[in-house]
Amino acid sequence: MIDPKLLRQSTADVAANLARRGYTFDAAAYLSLEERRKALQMDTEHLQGQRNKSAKSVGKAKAQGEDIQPLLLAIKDLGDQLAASESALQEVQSQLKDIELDLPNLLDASVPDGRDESDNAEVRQWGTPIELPFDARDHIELGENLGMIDFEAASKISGSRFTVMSGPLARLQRALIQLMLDTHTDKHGYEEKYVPYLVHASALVGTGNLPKFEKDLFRTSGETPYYLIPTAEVPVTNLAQDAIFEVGELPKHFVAHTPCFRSEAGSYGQDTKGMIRQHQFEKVELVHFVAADESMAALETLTGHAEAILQKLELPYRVVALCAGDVGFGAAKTYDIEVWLPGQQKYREISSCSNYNDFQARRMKARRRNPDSGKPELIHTLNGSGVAAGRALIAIMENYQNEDGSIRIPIALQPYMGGAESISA
RNA sequence: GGAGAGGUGGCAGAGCGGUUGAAUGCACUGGUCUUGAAAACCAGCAAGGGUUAAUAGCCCUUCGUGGGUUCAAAUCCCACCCUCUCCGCCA
Repeated sequence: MIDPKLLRQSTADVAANLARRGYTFDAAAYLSLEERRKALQMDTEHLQGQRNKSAKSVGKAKAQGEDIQPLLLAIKDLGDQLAASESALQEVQSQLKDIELDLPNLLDASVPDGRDESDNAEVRQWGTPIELPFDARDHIELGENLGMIDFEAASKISGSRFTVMSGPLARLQRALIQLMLDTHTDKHGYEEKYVPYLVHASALVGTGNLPKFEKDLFRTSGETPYYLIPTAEVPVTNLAQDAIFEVGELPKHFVAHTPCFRSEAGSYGQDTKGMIRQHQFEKVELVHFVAADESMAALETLTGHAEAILQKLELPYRVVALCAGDVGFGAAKTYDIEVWLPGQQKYREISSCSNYNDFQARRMKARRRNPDSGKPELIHTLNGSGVAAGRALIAIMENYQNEDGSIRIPIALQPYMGGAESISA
């Protein structure tokens, strides 16, 4: 959520910033609503004050045994007026809230202009795309030839966009997760978290997934539904919900491995084959809670931690700064890390690292105690994949493939694979 | 699933329907005292919102959540949520 104060005081600036995303903000409609809110709120609070005063004087009079009737008569209409005023205010406030929850975050000034993916700016490249001396197979062909990926079995059980993996390949994914968790906890100083995979709607409102992106989520039936998490970002970031971190408690660095569930509604034509885009996938997620003035530096650090995984795996990648039109709803700035996939002859996203500044913190009331003023203030939240395990698995298969269809195991993963050096049929 | 108990400020824990945003204790902050510390004593100490140039004043809201009764609700009524204990079941 954007600071409501900023929104009403600098409406034009906010609108201009959002316009960079291609988002049109109806400032006039907002301002007229805001004007009504102000009038109604002042009225209502005035009436509430009157009620409080009169109730107290009634109490006092009664205590002294005086006649109460004249007092009651004097405020005969107050109750009705107050009720009317309160409900009108409530209505306007909920309309404003709807608008505010629907607004994307303000972009950081360093975000490059642009409309879509094609305008993203490459920041750096690591490694060089591998030239295989034979025609590269994609992970689908490789996996099926090995007999270790079975999309048909998955579709019997659950339909499209699911995968069954077997034997060494299933283990390789587990090894990847293990390596990532170990690296982030041992080398990068993160605290590991195990968190719920089912969450309340309120948690998703906190991170910005709701109310706007309901269709992307899986929801359980029942009176109070649960949602399956689309990313560990949701439960982990919500650890700060309603919290006030005392001086010295920040920064916090958390890492969690979870499955992620996405309905992928609206992505019907894309990546329909293979494991790139699934309803369920494994991911290791990094989350930072930091003071406001530290978040931009933290974004660089966090991105570096994600990159370190790909470097350990010796997978060529590049880092791109998402352009204004491509930055996600709640983010102020995002770096995507894209890994080279020989099977597609393309860089594909394997991690997305974002600074949300106070956008999520405001929604979930995540604060810290300012050491100077002693007053609570919103923290900044960041998160990034470190990295997506399913896609990392694909990258290893395609980059480490041999002509005979076997797959070499990166040195960093061999200890997690019982010392094995390759996977073959 | 059955039976019971309970949800109040950072924690513990009071609270006859009426100057209660809330006693008291602990913790915390500042001060006095002390060579220093402890102890003792004094003072301060919730969050959110509105108004405003203001982190100054003033005002409003908040005692699990949502409704209701009332001039007035932490206190009464209803529903829901959550926690704890015992029994049953279960990985």
